[in-house]
Amino acid sequence: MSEQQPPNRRARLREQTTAEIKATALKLMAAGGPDAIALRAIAREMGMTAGAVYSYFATRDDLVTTLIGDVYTAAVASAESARDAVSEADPGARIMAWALAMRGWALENPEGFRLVYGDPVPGYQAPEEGPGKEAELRACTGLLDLVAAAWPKAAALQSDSRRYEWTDFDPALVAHAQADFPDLPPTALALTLRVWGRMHGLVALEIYGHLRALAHDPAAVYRDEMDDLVASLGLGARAEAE
Amino acid sequence: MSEQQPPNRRARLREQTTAEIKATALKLMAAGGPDAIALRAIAREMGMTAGAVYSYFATRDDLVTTLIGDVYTAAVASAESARDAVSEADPGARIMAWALAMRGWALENPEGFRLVYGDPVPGYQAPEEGPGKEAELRACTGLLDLVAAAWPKAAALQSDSRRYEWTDFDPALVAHAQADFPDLPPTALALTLRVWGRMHGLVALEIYGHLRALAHDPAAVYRDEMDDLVASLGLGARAEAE
DNA sequence: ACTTATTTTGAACGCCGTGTAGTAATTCAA
DNA sequence: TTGAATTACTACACGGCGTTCAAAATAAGT
Repeated sequence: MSEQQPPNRRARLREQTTAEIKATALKLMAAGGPDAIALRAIAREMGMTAGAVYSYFATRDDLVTTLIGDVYTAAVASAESARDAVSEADPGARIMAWALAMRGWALENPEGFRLVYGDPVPGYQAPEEGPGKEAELRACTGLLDLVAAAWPKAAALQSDSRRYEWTDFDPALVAHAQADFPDLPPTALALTLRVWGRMHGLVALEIYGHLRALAHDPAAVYRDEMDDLVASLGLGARAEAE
Repeated sequence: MSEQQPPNRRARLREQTTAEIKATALKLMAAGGPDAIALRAIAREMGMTAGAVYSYFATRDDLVTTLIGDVYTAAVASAESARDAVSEADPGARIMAWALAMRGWALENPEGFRLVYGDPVPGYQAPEEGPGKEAELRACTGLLDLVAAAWPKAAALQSDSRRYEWTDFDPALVAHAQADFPDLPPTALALTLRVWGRMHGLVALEIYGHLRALAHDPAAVYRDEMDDLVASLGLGARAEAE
């Protein structure tokens, strides 16, 4: 009977309700796409009024922003753990693990992918800062780590076309790069973004249905592409392909 | 007697109104994103009632489908003409021209890009057939032509990991490939899709705002990536980069 | 028990897509 | 030319949406 919840049972309830709102929103999104994230539908599902939700999120876009942060963070975390399950001795396999984890997450959670990487929802404008940006930075630094591990071999294979400066890139990313990999040149950041784009392209096409009709086995195409990517970084990885 | 409007002035007016609806929809989309394509807003803009639009399009999704076809077709046409402005003697430059045209179109017309490649609009489900699919096929065959032109050199650089059959791919695409390039193996279709994904990835990230904060010059990164792509097809193209 | 802060309600406003019923205009046939 | 059929359109209604706001209900602090 006695209450061990210190001063604030209210804060506890609040957190609980907030979590329920987010969970309900994710459930609706999984069922009906990102557009199914409707405050009224959430409230109906939870047995409360639409207006009550405004005690927890100032606007629907705020809720969406929070969800993006959650979903993105979860995706990145799964990619990180997939990568960390592979020995650092095989950088190519680590890149492959990351790529396959990201694609796997996208396929299991296509609405989440649309939420994070697409037009999240009718009139949504992404905020400049917030948990979403943090997750995105985490994704980029994860890729940067992978590129950095491959850099000695990868550098020789890059065309030295354009010269980049540190100021060409996001300060937070640059800070991470310079702190962890002092010998890395700015070009490696450009390469990181290119790797990101390459991992993203086929998955985006697939999730949005542009690949389904054209190729019966998008997974094979994607693995080929990732094999080529790994090879282009000077890491001949083939063992984990089968 | 007067035969200039065959039998039907009505059909003429109809076509004209249809065009005006589409134009208004595109205008609204350019101004406020794909979600701004609202029948009521279009009707308001045109001085008629929302219900009247239903004489021209059975549903809003039908209108969106038509717009997707139009926009996609225009984009592909611009890529084709950019490609055709480059001599066939330089396949690498033709690929580069296609890629830069596509990115240029996306940047000039980001809402169109979202319409075609993203979640077009709240609860839209893409139809299996229609002008959109036709444009998509045209885009793929355009890429296939480019890959085919590079194939002799490109084939040697591909890892022979997975074996593809013709049945792995869309019949229409296969028909085009076999008709125009009898010596091309099925693997070339997989490579075509991979090239597509590679051209798409960075642009998608850029259009949806994931690149803007991280790199100040996405164009340079994209050109590097396309240089690498061209090189990976065995076509050392550098002339048109500067 | 009284005060204060927070949460929730319920109704409203203005959007949206979509139907339906009726009206006016056009086309076609006799 | 007249009558019937097709077409374009208006007006209105329905339900859903995000958002706001005053008032009521609930919890916390004193």
